[in-house]
Amino acid sequence: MQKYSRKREAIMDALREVKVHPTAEWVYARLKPDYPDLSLATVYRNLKAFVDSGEVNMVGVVEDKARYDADTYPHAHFICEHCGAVVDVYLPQDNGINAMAEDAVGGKVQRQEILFRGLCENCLERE
Amino acid sequence: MQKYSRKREAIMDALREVKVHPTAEWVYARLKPDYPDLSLATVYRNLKAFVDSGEVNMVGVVEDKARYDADTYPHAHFICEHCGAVVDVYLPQDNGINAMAEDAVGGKVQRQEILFRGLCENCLERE
DNA sequence: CCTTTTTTGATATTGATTATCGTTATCATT
DNA sequence: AATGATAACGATAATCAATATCAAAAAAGG
Repeated sequence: MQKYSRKREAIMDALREVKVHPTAEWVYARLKPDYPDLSLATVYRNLKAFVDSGEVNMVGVVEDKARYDADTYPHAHFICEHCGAVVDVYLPQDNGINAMAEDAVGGKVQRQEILFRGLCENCLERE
Repeated sequence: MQKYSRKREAIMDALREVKVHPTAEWVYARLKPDYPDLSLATVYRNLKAFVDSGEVNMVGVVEDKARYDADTYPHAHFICEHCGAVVDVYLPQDNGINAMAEDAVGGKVQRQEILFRGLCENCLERE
């Protein structure tokens, strides 16, 4: 099994090197200088492929734009309603709420998403 | 005090009478027979107004369509990845995690969203 | 090299949601 | 009942992130 295309790897690298949980546009702008013939379609295409394969998670949609995270270790997120920042929140491991949800629904939980919305430290001070 | 328009109330009633967490289109289709001159714009407009005022929550986006919930009592949701169903999950009032998130971020949590994704009972059986 | 399979760039299109704008309904007050 | 101020409306155009399309370029695998 060999490596994949250079651009696909560059997209993954771009995701991994930052903690801002970028948008597709952000990734495109970040890589365009180094890959002048990169197309936005390629960014969307590969982000979707990564999400489908589980290598990347889509954290949520903030201001109509999807935000991505290459850190697949289970963790929650905080979204600032003022500036749109998305921040990692590592909570102590599993309280068994998955099992509770499965009991309540009768189905199988595959993924759990915990999201906090509010004001981040910076935006709180500027009020 | 001012009263609400008939259509606005019908939209709220439509939301309240079902547990499916409808889309805007669903509400429109549900009311159109009784309100033949109802416009889809009115549904979107009022749903947005309800969300802005806090009377209705937008649970999430499933298959690109926003899903609404008129039950403002805090609770989690389960989304079936197969059929798109959105189901209420009432977890025990467990609110240590807001404080944990605030500690981690240094900001103020205003809202907490817990979402489970997986397969519902029906879709699980049909596999 | 050569062939097959992937991936890509460019661009058109989709589709949910929002904005616009001229009209209509509502309601308290004449 | 008529008025006027304002809220709400219908119709439809605009927006914009995301997807589909397809011929061309790059990678894989001999």
